[in-house]
Amino acid sequence: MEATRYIKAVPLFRDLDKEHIEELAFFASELTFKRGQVIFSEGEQARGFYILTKGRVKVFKVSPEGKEQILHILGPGEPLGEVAVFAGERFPAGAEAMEECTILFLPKDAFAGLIKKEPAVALKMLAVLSKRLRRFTMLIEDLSLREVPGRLAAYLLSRHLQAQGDPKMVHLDISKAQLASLLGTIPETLSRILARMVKEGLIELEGLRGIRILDSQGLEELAQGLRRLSSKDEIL
Amino acid sequence: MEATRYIKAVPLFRDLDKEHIEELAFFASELTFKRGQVIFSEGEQARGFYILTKGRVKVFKVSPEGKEQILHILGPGEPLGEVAVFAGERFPAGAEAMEECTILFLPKDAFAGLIKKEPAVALKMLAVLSKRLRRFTMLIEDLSLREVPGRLAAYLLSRHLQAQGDPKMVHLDISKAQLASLLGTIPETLSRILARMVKEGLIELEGLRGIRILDSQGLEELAQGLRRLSSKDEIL
DNA sequence: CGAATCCTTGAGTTCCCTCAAGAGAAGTGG
DNA sequence: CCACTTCTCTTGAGGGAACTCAAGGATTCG
Repeated sequence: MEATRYIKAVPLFRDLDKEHIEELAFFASELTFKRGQVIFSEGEQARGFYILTKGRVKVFKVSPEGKEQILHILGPGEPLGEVAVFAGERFPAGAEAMEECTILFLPKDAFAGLIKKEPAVALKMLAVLSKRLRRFTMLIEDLSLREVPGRLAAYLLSRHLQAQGDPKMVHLDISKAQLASLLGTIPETLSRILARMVKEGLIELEGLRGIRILDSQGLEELAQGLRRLSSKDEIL
Repeated sequence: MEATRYIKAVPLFRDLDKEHIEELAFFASELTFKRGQVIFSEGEQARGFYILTKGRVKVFKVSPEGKEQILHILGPGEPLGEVAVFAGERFPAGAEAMEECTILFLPKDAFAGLIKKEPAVALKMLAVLSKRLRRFTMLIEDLSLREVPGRLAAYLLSRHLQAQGDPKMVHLDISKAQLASLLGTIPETLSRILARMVKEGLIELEGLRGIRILDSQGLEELAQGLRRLSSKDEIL
């Protein structure tokens, strides 16, 4: 098992000394998941938590009618299911591999012991949880106070900032159906709103995954609720 | 200043030894707020965090149009604004006193120092943040996957469990306008839905703040999306 | 008692969801 | 390479939930 190498690469354990890393590695187990496989389910008893080393994972809630709301999309290096370790014992949401994944599992006790000995790890974990709270705060704001066009505009702009290469181009790294679920809507609605944005000259679609930002000013106004997309088809 | 006495009463610091409590007390300052006063605003730079010792506080987001979404209602003993200490430096939401409040302010550094020395405090803080994440997860689920009647039913049932005295009686400890904001809706909608619940024999209103649960089974079904309130006025 | 706040009710509108069908892209196997 | 399935995305028609605006009761407080 290559666990020590993986553990070293995790930001949470970045500055940990060799001894502790080896201790963690001793208790850790390495798991792999195929696209679509369930990592854990909502309500399941947690015996530890996970650290993603390869691939991407979605954490989500599902309604009785089958509508899905994605809470997070996690990438390599990020911890997963940690909430159940510190409070409540049960996973508050489900997690599923979005593609081929490699994941380390750390039993609860091994990690709890480390935290008591290493305040630096505790502080980093506090930072991780704080960032998640911040993200959730934004998601709640989106769902409660913004309409779908505003959420989409905010999403495009945030992706826009991280963009490499052509600065006006956003490449979606998830399907539109998944993006809809992340924004708290459904694919049909997302599709219609993208079409309206195109009609208003805010963006341009390039292939299935490409979106070119034509008017970031206009998107900004949408995101802040200062502007609306015209709902009626215009009479030309 | 009575800070040591207050600090001892805070669950977060319950088992702390005298020395550390006095150290905290030395750096802490005691503040009071009247109903409606702002404790901090969204986006403001955080120089520390707060612990509520008396009264209640709401943490909330506001949309450009003025709609408010309450994220938390906090009571005595609960920490406030802690997210900004561990990540991001700025408060992700605003906080306002709902009634006369007494609050301790702890500068960031004093607390960071304590956490490094006392793993038990770090663990408790991790538990606090985890519980908040859990609450937010539920709120996101409510906003995205449930309709207002379902949210209200879930709220009533959760209050129902904590109820003392008459087990079928829920006494609202906040105004209906605030409850609406907590559920992610507006007073008019809440009012209408309460009226519909009465008409269907699920509850009974007693005065402004009293709600008698008549059919907790029915509320349960509503909360789980297995039942709907009839939308049309029935023809009698 | 009057002022202010809180709550309710009505009418109208908007957003977005549901259901349904079809177009486009991608992967599989003969 | 093409027919096949399969998945993803788009578009249309219709409806329902919840919001806005507006006004009228109810309750509290000075």
